[in-house]
Amino acid sequence: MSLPHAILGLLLDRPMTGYDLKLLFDKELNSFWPAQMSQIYRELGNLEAKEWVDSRIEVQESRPDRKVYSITGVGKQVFQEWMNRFPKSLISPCRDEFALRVFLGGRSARDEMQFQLRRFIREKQSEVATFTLLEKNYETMAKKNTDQAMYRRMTMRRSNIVAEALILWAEDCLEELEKKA
Amino acid sequence: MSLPHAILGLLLDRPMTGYDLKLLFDKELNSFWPAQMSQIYRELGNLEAKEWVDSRIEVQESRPDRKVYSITGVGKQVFQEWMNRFPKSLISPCRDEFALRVFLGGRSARDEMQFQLRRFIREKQSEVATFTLLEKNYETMAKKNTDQAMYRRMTMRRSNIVAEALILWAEDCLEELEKKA
DNA sequence: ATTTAATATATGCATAGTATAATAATGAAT
DNA sequence: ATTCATTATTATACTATGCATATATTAAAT
Repeated sequence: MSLPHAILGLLLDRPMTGYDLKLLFDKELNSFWPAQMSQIYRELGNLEAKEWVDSRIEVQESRPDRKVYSITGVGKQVFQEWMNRFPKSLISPCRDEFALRVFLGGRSARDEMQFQLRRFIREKQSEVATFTLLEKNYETMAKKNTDQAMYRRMTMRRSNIVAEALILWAEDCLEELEKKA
Repeated sequence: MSLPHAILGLLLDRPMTGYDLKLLFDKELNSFWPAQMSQIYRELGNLEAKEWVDSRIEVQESRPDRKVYSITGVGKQVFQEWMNRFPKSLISPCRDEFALRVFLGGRSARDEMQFQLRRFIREKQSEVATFTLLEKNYETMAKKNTDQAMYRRMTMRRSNIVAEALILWAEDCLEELEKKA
């Protein structure tokens, strides 16, 4: 139920096409709210039908025309209402296949689990590198003292510390498995 | 695509009803693979149609009859194949509404965000308490030196350290907001 | 007296998410 | 020469998930 509100929140900054939004989602929201192209375009259609956004066509010569979406007055209201009403529980369900595989890991060979844990660490390390860059970007922006940059930096920090905690966890697991061998 | 394999993996331990499975999911898998009743029963139906599990009815007098599912030979093979083939990426997409709300937090009043961060910390602390209990249970079981208990303890540890990292993060955010006020 | 909790299974509907491809033009790389 | 990458939108089909509800019985709690 949050994708429409995420899109409304992003359109508050500036009018954007579905393509623009997809780039933003991939770059900055991916670690806590990934969205597919098809989802974004469908949702923009829904939002326009509800008149929470409207659109104008920008003609281009060499490229397909751009359909630029803007948030409407009603859209702003709907977004603000959502922002003011937090859910009863702040814990979101999360499905993590790697965690499931570790849980069921007794059915796998130990050296296979060690191999996969090392792979997991490498993937998380590359995440940390990405998050750190984004965090620094927002740090620079935050010097202008806007709350927005501060909150976005906090979110990147969140993704970062979770990834770092998982690296430490995986390293602990590896150590235990190596001790057993 | 992992729910069927999660169920197969759990049925390797012992035959279970849909109800038994739901209790197990809620108690031990909830933090990394939550599942609804309706999902479990539907999936058991699918698995039985594929003959990866079979079932027998246990008649009860005072309660509705139990339909006890067991994993078949084919089911064991399918599970083992899944266990041996890890996905290309070990990072699962995760949607977290609270993180999204912080990201969009510039549109909210600071004291509201502080209130919600405090609420978030309390919820995470209660998670930590739950995970710690489960972790200790598995620690006791792990003394019998079975790999299964070790891996399950590792998974609980994972949920625990993520929750603890998020508490520290939220406390940092709170501090920064308080400094600004 | 009535509601709620626990045990037990199952279905229907709506929402959400994934996968893929069609269409269209350009420029860069192989 | 052909494939791939980028910019840009849309459609379709499929899978997964969530929420509510129906059925049935017993026992405990209000």
